[in-house]
Amino acid sequence: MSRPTVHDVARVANVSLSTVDRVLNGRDGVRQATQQRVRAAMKQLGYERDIMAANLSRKRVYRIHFAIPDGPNSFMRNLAAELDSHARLALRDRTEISVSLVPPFDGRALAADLRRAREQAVDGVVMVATESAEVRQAVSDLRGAGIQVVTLISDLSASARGHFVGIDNVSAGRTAAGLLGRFCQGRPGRIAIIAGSMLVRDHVERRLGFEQVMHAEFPDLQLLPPVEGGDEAARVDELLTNVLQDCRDIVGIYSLGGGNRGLRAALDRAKSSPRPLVVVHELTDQSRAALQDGVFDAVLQQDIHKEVASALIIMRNLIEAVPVDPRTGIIHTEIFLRDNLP
Amino acid sequence: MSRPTVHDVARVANVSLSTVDRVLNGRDGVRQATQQRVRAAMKQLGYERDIMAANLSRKRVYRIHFAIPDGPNSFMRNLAAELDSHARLALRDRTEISVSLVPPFDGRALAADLRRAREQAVDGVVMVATESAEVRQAVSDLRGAGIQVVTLISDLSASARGHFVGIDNVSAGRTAAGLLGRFCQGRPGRIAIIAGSMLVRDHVERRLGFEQVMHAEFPDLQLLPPVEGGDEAARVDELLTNVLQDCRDIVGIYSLGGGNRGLRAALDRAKSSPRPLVVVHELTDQSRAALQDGVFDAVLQQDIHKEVASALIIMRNLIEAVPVDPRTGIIHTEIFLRDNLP
DNA sequence: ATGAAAGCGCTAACAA
DNA sequence: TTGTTAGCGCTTTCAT
Repeated sequence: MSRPTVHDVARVANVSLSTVDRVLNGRDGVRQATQQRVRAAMKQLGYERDIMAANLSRKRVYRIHFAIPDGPNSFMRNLAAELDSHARLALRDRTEISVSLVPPFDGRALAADLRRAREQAVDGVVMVATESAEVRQAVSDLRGAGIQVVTLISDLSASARGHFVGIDNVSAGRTAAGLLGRFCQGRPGRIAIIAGSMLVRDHVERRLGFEQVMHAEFPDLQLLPPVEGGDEAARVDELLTNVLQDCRDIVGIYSLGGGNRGLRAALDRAKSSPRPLVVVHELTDQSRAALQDGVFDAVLQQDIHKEVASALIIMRNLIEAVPVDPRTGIIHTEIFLRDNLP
Repeated sequence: MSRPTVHDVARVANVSLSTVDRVLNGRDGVRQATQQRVRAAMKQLGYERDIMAANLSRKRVYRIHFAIPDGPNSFMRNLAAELDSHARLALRDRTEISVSLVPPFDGRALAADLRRAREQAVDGVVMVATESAEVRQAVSDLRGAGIQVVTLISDLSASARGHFVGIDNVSAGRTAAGLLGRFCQGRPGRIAIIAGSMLVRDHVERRLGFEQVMHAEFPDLQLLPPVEGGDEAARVDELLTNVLQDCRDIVGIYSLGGGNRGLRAALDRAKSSPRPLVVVHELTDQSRAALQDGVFDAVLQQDIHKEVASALIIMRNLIEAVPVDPRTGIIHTEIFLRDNLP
């Protein structure tokens, strides 16, 4: 009739509740023979543990730590704000969220924070990864301590992380190229690429995907080597201004990192004609305005709200040892034109 | 220290557990004065009821009914499959899902199914809406019986539905126009529009958005009146073949409903040169192949998995009377080019 | 109008 | 190695 309980299992297996519990939770002190009987009973009845009841009884609280980059980057600021708002709601689900802001592009700083999280004995850590040996070591230590690890937005290569939540950055780069190439149609010339840092995997992957498609499908367009603006507006402005002065035949720009305020400033100052077609990442007040003004042509975006929500769901499943639906972590890259701004 | 419980409230208010419970659940049989005291205690302690514990004790099961269109349309078939897979997992969360397939574009049939759901006294109904007076009446009856209603994919206008889960279809139409217009760049000519039926709101809205942007931004392109193919491949093939014969200057096609197998067949047969640019909805085996073969140029998509997941989350919140985050229901329209196929 | 006590499914301290 | 018992926070008879 209704779902079988531990009582049913105990009765069928002819043992007490505690014995069922011991088997259920893999605690020792149960004879092999008895274990068999209990397991058989569970299978026979199709028993599935009621996690809510279990959590109630053990007064369990999930403690999840987020390590995200600090700095003026408005994308990361939004992320921090998002976490704050989730923190309140999550309490209802017995989930306690802590957040620490670590210096960006700094593997040592991130590793140090992960070490701290391990000492606090949290249940899981979610982080925006920076590639570095220290970080990989710290992650491996976390896993060793039975702490779940999820990477968010920027992944860690070949690491022992449990899951990644974010967009497919190679695909995002390819999308940018597909759009930019089609928008530039026919017009030959050069394409400038602006990155934040090649130390973070998301930027590396976007560049890779972009170049793949550009080379294969739009051979008339010649790619300049990427410049690294550290996601900072001032630096991006300076670098791009130089580029625009050096090359008068730039027909397209792909900005795959932050600092787009600087990008726009440089464009406004240069007043090229015809203006270059521009594809950037992350919808902010700046990029939205630029889209409306016809200075940017497309903005690729990842929905931070969904990313945080997915990360939390995955974390819970990981901690509860429930199988994780791989689709949960996949966030589609959203594309905004001036026509479909929300 | 840890979250206050009913016991704490009872102690502070100087009443018994049952009295606290009565106030908490709005049951009568409590003097005004006592109610005040209890409420004051709750406020003072910052009490928030533990829903999991509550559900455990009342052995509550959420019963949610889905009413979705039947038919050969592969998009709706995917939806049905998605629901099946969710049905198993949802059991873990004390949620029981029932599904019924109703004839498409048929308001009476849908209304009849809704009536049946009401008699079954389910907790909530999720439906892909068809516009009709009967349906609006049935929805209003459901709400009257305290049953939550969520529309999925296609909304109901000015109805008493609790929430809508799906993409912004006006915006999707605008996106299609933005892309098609830019892809056609310069080339003047006519644009064909293929719809399923103007009885469903999503199609109406897509058309609206498409025409808005086309008129405003691409006045060189002239729009043909939409043809209605009922989301059936054979019908779409036939209609489009006629259109292509009548007008030799078709530069673009927007298919905003189903039956894209027929669209492709007609295009393959017509062999126009240069081939028209094509934007369609829903990524299926057919449309994916057409994208790869360079017959379609962009596919707009809604992620059914996420839509079902969101609908379930919203339903639970609605039933538990927890405030619903409006962002939960908003599903972004995904855009696929040949370059970013998953 | 109010309260005492048993129980939801699971866990944990303590006996045996 | 196994079992008994008392909760977790909330709801629900059944008394008073």
